[in-house]
Amino acid sequence: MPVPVDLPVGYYRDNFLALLDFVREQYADILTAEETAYADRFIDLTLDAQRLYVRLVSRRGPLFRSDKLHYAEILDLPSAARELLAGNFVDHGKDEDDSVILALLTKADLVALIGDKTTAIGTLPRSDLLDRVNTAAVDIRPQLHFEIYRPLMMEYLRLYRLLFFGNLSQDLTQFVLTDLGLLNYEKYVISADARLFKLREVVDKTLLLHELNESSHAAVEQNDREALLEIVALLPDSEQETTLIRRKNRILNRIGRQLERQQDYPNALLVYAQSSAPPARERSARILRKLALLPQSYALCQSIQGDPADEAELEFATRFMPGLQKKIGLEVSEGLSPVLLDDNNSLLVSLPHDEAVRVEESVRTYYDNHASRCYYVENHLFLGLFGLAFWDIIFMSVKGAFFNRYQSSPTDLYTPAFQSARQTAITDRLAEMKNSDRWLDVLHETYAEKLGVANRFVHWQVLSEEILQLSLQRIPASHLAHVFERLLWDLRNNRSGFPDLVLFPDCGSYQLLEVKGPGDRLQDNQKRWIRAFERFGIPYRVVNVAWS
DNA sequence: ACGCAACTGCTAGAT
DNA sequence: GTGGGCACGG
DNA sequence: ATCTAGCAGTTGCCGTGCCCAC
Ligand SMILES: [Mn+2]
Ligand SMILES: [Mn+2]
Repeated sequence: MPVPVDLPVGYYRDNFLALLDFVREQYADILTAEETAYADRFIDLTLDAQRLYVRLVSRRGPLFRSDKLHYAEILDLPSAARELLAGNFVDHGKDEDDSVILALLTKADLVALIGDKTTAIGTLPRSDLLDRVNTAAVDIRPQLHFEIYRPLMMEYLRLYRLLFFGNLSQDLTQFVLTDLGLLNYEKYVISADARLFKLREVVDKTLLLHELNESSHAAVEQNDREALLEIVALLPDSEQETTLIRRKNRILNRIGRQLERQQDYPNALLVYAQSSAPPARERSARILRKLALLPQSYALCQSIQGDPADEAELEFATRFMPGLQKKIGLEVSEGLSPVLLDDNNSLLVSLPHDEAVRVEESVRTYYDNHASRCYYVENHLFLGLFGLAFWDIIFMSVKGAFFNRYQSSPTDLYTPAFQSARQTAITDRLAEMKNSDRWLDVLHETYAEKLGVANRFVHWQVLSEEILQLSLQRIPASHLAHVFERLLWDLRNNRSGFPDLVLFPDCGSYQLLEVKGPGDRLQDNQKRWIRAFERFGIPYRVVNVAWS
């Protein structure tokens, strides 16, 4: 798949320009004058200056030393730097602390800076040298034999990146990896007016939530209660925007959990109350029980039962309520029915223990013998088959679903809109699977044609041709259709929990195997799929391993 | 895809 | 010397 | 003694070269 490609000289600047152009074209109406000027002023720079700026903003920084910058394609780097300094694209980072400056220095630089010729300090660890510089309290800057460059206006670039990619986790390397053939994206239709954001307000709130998300991580790590509560106060109203609400809920749940760890239960409850996503209600119910507020905890469980966010939340309530009922003195309801393991659906195998080999792999080798083929596929088998069988529907031209070249799925994938916007196509495909074999031919064609193309559900390195052929021969279409229906019913939650291995005996048929080593046990999502397999008549076994 | 999955190993509490 | 950690760049 | 639930901790193109610690 990866074919060596020579990228044109200065390719990174072309990519940067493509990003700027896209954003200026699509989003002119919601950019401020300064934000538009950022792109305009960049384009007015000389070629060398443009290249140097893009080189710098693509790197970690935030400070760079002039003597370490060497780029063959930048002919006159010093004058490019002067141009960037004059245009305020770069400064000298004068307001940076000495500690940040010192981080730029190598040990040899530090030794030279200390200039102590009487003792051999070259062998001291770096931290000791830093201590000596700090205690000496000298003015470091005048002694540096290089200039410091700090790229500026990164917040504009951040905005442009968000508008281009729709997220902040992708960056300019996407372009390179695609050009090199390391990443290969589907050629879906991007409509001319494609844009993720309609309102500037939503863009700003997205950026804000991003920052608060980062600071919430920091505050959790530092166990800083005041900071956590401050973040909660800064969270923006998110009204109808489901992605904003989701991000906000995630922050709230993270903060609530940390407040729990600090045993600040009143605040944890207040924070969870603002979150509309699991596990906020579950955590609240647990806190309330811990505080002996049993009726309140019970009422929360009832509200979960009345309107569960997903199966997991409902299962929690079902499992949690009997204990409360007993303590309160209510009639005790039926708990969660356990997944019963017996000789029909589980077995014990004794295997030699090898630290270096995962237990799933040991079991796979055990079954992959003269009488059967066995593969370690976990979620990838059924998700992959789903991604292939529904390829055209996943990448169907739906308004607003695709807005740049670098998506492995439509934007609405995990929202109810995914189903509703493609309802007839989905229903037809599921019906076709029950009535004819045409979908099978198409699936094989899709596999051959799309091999290596990014699709959220298809992990090409796992789903080999061999596994695909066997799966489609052995797994009845009705089984696949049942699995796909349950997947579609809640894509976000049901995409995990599939068994570790798939077994294809040479005599025919197939069986799913969930491996459990000593001390491991079925997880809730694995149990949900196992219950579904029972309903669908899909053959599975739990393989318990004992070390021999 | 703005952390997730999946897994492991530990502790506390229930039986 | 050399091995680990990690930033860089195609 | 044996069990279960809960919780915390771990890893994600890949080759090359720099820097540091040993
Ligand atoms: Mn597994
Ligand atoms: Mn397993």
